[in-house]
Amino acid sequence: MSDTNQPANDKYSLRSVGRALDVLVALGRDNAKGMTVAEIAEAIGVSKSTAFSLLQTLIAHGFVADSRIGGSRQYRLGTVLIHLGDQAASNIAISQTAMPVLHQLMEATGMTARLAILDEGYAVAIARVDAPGIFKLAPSLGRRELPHCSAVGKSLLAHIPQERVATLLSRIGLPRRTDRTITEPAKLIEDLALTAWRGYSVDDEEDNIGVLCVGAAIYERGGEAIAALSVTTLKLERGDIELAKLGATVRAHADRISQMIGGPTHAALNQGGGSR
Amino acid sequence: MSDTNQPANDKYSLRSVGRALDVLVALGRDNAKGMTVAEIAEAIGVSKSTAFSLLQTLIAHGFVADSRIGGSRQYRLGTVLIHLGDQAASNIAISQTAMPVLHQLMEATGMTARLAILDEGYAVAIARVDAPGIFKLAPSLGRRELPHCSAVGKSLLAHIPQERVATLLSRIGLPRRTDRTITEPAKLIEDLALTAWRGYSVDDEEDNIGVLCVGAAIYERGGEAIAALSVTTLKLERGDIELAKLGATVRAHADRISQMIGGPTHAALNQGGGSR
DNA sequence: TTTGAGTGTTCTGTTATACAGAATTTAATT
DNA sequence: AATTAAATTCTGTATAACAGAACACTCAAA
Repeated sequence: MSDTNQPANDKYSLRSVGRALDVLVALGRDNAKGMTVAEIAEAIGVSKSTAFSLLQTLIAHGFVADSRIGGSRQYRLGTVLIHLGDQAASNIAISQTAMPVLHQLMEATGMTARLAILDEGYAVAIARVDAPGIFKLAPSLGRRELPHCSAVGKSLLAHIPQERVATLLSRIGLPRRTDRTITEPAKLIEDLALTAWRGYSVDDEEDNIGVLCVGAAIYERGGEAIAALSVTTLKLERGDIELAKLGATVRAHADRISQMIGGPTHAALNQGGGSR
Repeated sequence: MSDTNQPANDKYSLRSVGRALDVLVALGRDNAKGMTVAEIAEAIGVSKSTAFSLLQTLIAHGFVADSRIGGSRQYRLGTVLIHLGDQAASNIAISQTAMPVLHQLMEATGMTARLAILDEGYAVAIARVDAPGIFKLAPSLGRRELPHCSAVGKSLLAHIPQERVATLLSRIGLPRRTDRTITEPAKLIEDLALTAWRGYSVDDEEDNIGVLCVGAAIYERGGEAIAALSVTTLKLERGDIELAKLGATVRAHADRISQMIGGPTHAALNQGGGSR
């Protein structure tokens, strides 16, 4: 009776709807090859007939596409999701104003530029401009990334109240990703203070070995950090990186976006001693 | 006989799931300003309490984001949809029959696998399965690539009549891309003969420095090469590559697709002495 | 401060519905 | 033809989803 093996908040959660969304998430993981009814049933823990019903509903609404391969069937994400994803990304008002600046940043640095927001404590990239070159950053749009080991994440954390940071950390934790990942809260707080002071954050192989990121926060009218900008590069491709110079460049571009949306620049914030 | 094989298969449709998807579609329409519970209930034709339950479920899974604005609430599409849309987009316009094999080839070699066709004499990739890892091959889908310095291009050229090859070369030429690019027609003819003989082609830094590709042709019913398969890797990442073994693997996977579409394998073609 | 109008949220009984498992069909392989 | 292995359909039952009403907010005006 009192079987609550899920977070307490979803008292009003609908089981079949939750399962349907699980199907989409499962297909999002294994999208390349597609999945069969049996695989999906196994993945989300329901019977084949239930999975079948869920899929029929999703197909009827265009959220899932199916294709026969003889007697078997391959299910994968439908085109409606492309549209919704596009809408969701453009939903975040900043993405439109930021795109040109993102492009300028990419051209100025020659590195892949990304724009991210904080979602449920995680960093989520909502736009990207790839650097030219044959090898690209893995497509990470819309995926939740750990905030404590990414440049955008740290730029965002550096500008929110300490108690909220503490809350987030206790919920998400500081999982180790590489041997350079900051796993001690005190060390992270220190790094966030440094980030806030100089106006840019650095992720030097803290999330992926060989990958360097530099980020900076974007402020809205009230001085709150609502988004962050970053550049990413393979360290192997760039032996000589002047962090101070690169950080200043990223910060300057972030400031440009802040001004476009009526917010203060990093300099203005520091001058005013803006915290209250 | 008069079965309803029309898409409208609402016999197995789940009402609550359908309504949840309606909510997403409705939010996709009115995304800019966001919607309230009452507006959503009105839009999809359910009671406020039902709309509330649907939203709670969607929020719990990240498909919808909510934000308080005083006593009211704004509901918008969530970031999970950005991710799913990104994934769905990468699924479009792929050859269904080849995709599973492409995936197997990637798993067998650990390298990015691609499927390409010949279009107006150029090689054009129509599907791709990326190798795991943070850095990926640049998204080259649908872009015309020079046939004389790519693995897929050479595999395709090796199986078409010599006079057509000559025509193509005179039209496109053999532009130099790297210091290893084959720029002399006689040398290329030689390389194509070798490719046809062993059943796989090699592009060793002929198009991009540091990048190695191995390809093999796919045959349709009549024995004509209609497409080609290839794997791509950064040589830096893989010091020890046994070309003969890798070539055999690529060839075997190409043969599998050939068989799926009713065409001959490389072995069958060579046995029959099928060239004319 | 009080009132009222507009929200979002919780509660509850009832019916329809979503569910698992078994039965059936379909296609590919031998 | 026989044998898999998959998708699809069927069916009875428990229960989950539903609408409506009651409750709890927040904001603005009196």
